[in-house]
Amino acid sequence: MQHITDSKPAADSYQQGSIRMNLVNSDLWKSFHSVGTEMIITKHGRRMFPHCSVSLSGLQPFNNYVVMVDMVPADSFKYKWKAEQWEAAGISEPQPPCRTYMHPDSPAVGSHWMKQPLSFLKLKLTNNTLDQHGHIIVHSMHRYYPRFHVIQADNPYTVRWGHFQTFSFPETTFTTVTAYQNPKITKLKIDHNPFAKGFREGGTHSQGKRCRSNLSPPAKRAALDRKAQSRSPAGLQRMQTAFQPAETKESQSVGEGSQKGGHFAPWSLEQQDPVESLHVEPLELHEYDYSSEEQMVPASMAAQQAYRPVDYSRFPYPSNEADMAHALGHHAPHPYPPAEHCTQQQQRAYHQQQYHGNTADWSQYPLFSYSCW
DNA sequence: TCCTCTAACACTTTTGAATCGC
DNA sequence: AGCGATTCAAAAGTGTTAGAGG
Repeated sequence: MQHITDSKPAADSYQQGSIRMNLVNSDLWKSFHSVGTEMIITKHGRRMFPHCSVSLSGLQPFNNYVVMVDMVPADSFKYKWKAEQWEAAGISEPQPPCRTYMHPDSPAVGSHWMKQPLSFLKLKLTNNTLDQHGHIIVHSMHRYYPRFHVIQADNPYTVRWGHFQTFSFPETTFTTVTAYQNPKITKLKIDHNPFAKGFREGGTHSQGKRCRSNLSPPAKRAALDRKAQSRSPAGLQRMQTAFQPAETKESQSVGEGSQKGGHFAPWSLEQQDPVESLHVEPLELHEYDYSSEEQMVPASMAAQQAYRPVDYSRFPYPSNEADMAHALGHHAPHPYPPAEHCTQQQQRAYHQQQYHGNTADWSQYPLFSYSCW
């Protein structure tokens, strides 16, 4: 299959290559990552916490872009929590159907994306391989990291022909669980996630169930006050920043500063307190495949270094997925399934979608294949 | 026996419709 | 009548736990 060249003039290519992405709440991610981030997954879909929030720069202000995220296996192992630490428990399960979550603002012009950080708050993870809600399907007890795609396209259905660039952040790697294993993670979640306040305040029943009557009258009043405040402008502002701890707000300016050159150095766990770190050394970041096609952006570097992303559209299209994996290496995104791998029904479904259509429906389709794993 | 997963629970936050006041 | 602010209730989302199932 021949590569379908982009309709944009070649002169745009350099500008395409100047796109930069920063992880806005990287400090929060790092604090979780230092103890081993765990993400709860449920049959009906669970939001991520911390959630993915990124900022973009270097986009063409008047060109349309689609921003997507998918989950990539961090390695080929399955894990178990044993003796207060994670350890490998065999080879990973076959990858579930690949799904991609498209940012609800997509498509939007570059100026829109650069105006404020992008939040993927509503992205949900599920372990239900038959999920019909468009949540991203992952296996429990496996490691993943989110991979972000910025695609120049006028609508989600022409992303196949658009330039696209891929970003990921080492500190966003997490282990999927159906119930928290590491109490340190539980504490961090309760400290940072407002929804968990109900478990931070008040006592529990003998059977572990929260007892409403245990909430003291002052606590009840405080809850009512919070409710009232949430309606005021100040309250609204608090609501908007509720999921953004103070330390992460500062990081929003990260990446706006200097763009010094420098060598790429994967974010290292050696920075962390060895006492605090989990015994997961063989499973950690150095095992990642830092493929040259995907920008693994260490947060500590993102503020100082401009990353030259790879313009995938310049690559010749392999004739099949195996060739694609060979040509682009592991994790190579696969923009839109090749026609020969896509039924006519699937292709019709792509084109029958309307702009700003149901993103849940959209994500049913394997835009980026994991098949190389 | 051990490990993983699910559902129920009590609580907070979010959302949107209804109501009120200017 | 129109608009913005406020109130209220329902929905959504949270971590914990017991118990089921492999």
